[in-house]
Amino acid sequence: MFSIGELSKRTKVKVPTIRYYEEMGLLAEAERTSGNQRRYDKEGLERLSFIRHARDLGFSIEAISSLIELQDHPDRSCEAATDIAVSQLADVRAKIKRLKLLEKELTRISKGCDGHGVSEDCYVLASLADHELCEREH
Amino acid sequence: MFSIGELSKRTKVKVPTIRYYEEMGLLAEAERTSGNQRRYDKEGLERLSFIRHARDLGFSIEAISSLIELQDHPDRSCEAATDIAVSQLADVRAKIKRLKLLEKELTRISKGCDGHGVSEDCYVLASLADHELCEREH
DNA sequence: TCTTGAACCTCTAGTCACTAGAGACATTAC
DNA sequence: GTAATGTCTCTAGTGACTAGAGGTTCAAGA
Repeated sequence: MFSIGELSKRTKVKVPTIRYYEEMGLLAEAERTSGNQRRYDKEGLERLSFIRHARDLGFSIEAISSLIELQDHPDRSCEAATDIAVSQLADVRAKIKRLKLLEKELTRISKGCDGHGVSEDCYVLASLADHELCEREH
Repeated sequence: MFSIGELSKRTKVKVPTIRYYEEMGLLAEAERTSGNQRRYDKEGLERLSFIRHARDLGFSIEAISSLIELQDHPDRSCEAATDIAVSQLADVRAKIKRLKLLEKELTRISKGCDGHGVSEDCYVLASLADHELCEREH
């Protein structure tokens, strides 16, 4: 049994974040010492590692909730789990697509001005003021 | 002179968002009718278009504030403007990089399970539980 | 056993860039 | 004149935390 600070060190999840996850129902309410401090065991560690890994991969708290539901019922179909992963993947791909468009536009805009002039003539400012100067939609 | 609703239509920025920008100091306080409703002119329209375009490109409210500062002082050096654009670009590139790593990992994870089994054997859940199963850092 | 200092507790509020809703007032079209 | 639509301010909610206040508990050393 170890404290929340120890759990934090082992998982690299900050202490207030652990408490937050508990409040959100991702972590079961921890056992307490007589002095009301939380104590964790291996199971708590594993569950928090799961949560952290999923968060690192960009899954929302809500999605993780569903995944944990499934984890707790080993007999259920895992269709929902793959659905969640696939939709997260689609999400990531959509974000990449959009960011690539932004990257192109920002590259173009940044190159348009060397920063040595005055703001009246600045291509960066002109580009922002006038969407027509953009080469494509973003 | 036109109303906030009209401005909203022309710029595709929602009415509460316009009010929010005013509160944040991005838009000057609008003139009012005798009945206290906001009225805008061409200048207001142009400034809001600028803001919207910059937001679309992912600039923060704070960054836009600085850009507007510069716009209002045409004689100043535009170095700060290019700095902001370049740093925004770096930000976008960093995000793309990270998302690409996530994409790879999620693709691998998603492919590992067809969704037809039970959750106990699900590779998606196993992958999330054990970072060691990942091929690279993300 | 006592003391000290670090770690822990709960609670509230702040972050960012909005969005939603309530309840009241203004404008516009007919 | 009336009815419908638009606008006003204000408060609270979103997601996923983070920061801080003010108080309590724990573990280690004297």
